[in-house]
Amino acid sequence: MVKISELEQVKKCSGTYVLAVNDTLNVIHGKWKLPIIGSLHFGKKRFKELAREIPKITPRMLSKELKDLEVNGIVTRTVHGTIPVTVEYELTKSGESFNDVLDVMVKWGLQHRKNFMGKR
Amino acid sequence: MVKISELEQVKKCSGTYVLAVNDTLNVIHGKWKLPIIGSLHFGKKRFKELAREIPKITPRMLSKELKDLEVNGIVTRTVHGTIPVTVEYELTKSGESFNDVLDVMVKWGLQHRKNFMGKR
DNA sequence: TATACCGGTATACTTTAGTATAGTGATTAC
DNA sequence: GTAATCACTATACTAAAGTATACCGGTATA
Repeated sequence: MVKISELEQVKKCSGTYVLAVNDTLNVIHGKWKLPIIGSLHFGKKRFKELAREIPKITPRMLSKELKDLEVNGIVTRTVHGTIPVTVEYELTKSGESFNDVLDVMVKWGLQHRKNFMGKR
Repeated sequence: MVKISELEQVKKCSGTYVLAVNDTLNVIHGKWKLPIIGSLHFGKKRFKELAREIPKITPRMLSKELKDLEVNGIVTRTVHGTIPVTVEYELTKSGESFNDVLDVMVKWGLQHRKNFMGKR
């Protein structure tokens, strides 16, 4: 668990702060990462399943983004030695907890819409 | 205030959910918006002050990003009729509350680093 | 008169992100 | 034998984001 006191500490140290924000931005970055994470939030999926569920994504992008997410510890890739091979992608613990970030983003987005619309 | 119950409602309606996330992504989007918001969090600033405080930003980008932030209701731009004119940029209420989002991003980033480093 | 500050804009360029399209080898279904 | 599925990869392209450089009119300072 990250405690409040720790957050306060970090906010005093811009280096760590910036690192932590960047880690989070990396997950968000690009057109397809959030759709992929969203889709995987309903359970593990195979490559083609993801491709079908995410409209308009090309295999090139899906492959690239999954690799990014994998090296950054957001998803795991499991190859099953079946014939033909099946490959399953699943959210890690971090990947799942990313929902907390999304929740706050939604909350802020809603509040912002209210503030903003009120002003015109 | 956005209430928990409202968040639950929204999570059932993908349309609103996606809109709200997108509103938030728009604020984050691009290389310079977070530095600008961060800088303005310490108080209102003039154009050149921002340019000096944010290393390597060009006037073109600063101008463009400030416009984006303004039309999206994150900063206000105030022209004072002094001679020569001074222009001040300041965070709106929404702009200030964006810190809540950043806090959660930092928290997640820290936790993720812990999870991730533990795994190797 | 020359220089610098203010708040930018204009133009051209490079770099990065994303798209389009085709193809791989192994396997199974008709 | 032909076509389709699986999980991708390769190549070439377009579009978007960001950079570099120069410049604007107005004012103040030396």
